[in-house]
Amino acid sequence: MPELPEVEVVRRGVATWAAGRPVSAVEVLDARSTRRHDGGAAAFESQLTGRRLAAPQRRGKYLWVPLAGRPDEEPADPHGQQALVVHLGMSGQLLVSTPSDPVQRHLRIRILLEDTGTGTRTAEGGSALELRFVDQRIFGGLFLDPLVPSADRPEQFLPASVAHIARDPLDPHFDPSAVHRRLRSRKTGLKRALLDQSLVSGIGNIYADEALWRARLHYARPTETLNRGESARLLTAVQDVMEDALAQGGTSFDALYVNVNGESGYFDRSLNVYGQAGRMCPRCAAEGRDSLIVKDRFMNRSSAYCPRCQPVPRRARW
DNA sequence: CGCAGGTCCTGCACGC
DNA sequence: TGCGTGCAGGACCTGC
Repeated sequence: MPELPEVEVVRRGVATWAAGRPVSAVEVLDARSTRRHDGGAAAFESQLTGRRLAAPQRRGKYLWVPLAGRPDEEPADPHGQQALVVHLGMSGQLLVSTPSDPVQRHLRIRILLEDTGTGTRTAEGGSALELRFVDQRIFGGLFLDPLVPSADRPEQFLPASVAHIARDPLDPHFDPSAVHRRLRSRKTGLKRALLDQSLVSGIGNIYADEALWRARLHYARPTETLNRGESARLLTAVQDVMEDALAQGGTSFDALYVNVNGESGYFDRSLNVYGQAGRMCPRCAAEGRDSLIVKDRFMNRSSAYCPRCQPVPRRARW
């Protein structure tokens, strides 16, 4: 479940169902899903077993769960503490199951969680749960990584491998004017910049197209020509579209994209341009004008936009 | 065959 | 010449 709202839905599910529980067993069924772990699958299994899951965190599309020691141990100092890092890639799911649930087709990693005595009882009477990583395309993965202080706020810790990821638009410390300055200093197309996770994180192909449409900006607009008002309008549009999607449980086109309980979100019904090629632009239609959404191939992927309210700039950067 | 929601690595061009 | 940076394109996967 790729973009920020979908990852946030998963984070909330992990916070509700899994946080606080100790890991009693780990099984990696496909080593490619732990390829980013130093030492590979066997090291991942042994290093995660016996640890306790703390409160899950997120930046952009990255999710991580800081690891404490055993429940009877003091919480570790964040210096040197490790986290379980999750990236869903294109097709990853993190599911909370009971150990006896039928095995999913693309199940790659299972993490057995002990009963803490305070959790919800399951139908079988026990309350052991299982965190399952299911991933068809194996672009995603799980790995352990040390927590390091963030560059701009040293009191805030994040996994070393996430340190290069910029703050996302729903982060309380997100700084739109800093993003505007960095956009102006780039020489590229606007959508390329939006998809660059080191500039602003959490945006993928769906929300990039939706935010550009809301801000009435074309994807090939040269970033160095943006004025403050346009940047502000665009970043507000990104925040709005993400909050709207979150309120509906995220965007799901099929069973590939679900929350930890396997349920789909509904935001696909609110999309204005993504996947809407050939249909009427809703804004133009409301204004009594007819304009059809078009889809371009670009960066080896598709970009949908309305040629009337998002005109191609005179000098475009593709 | 083309297409799918993401990231990472490589190689190139450029400036110091 | 060498190095660092920014940018573009391809690689990585499976299934419909």
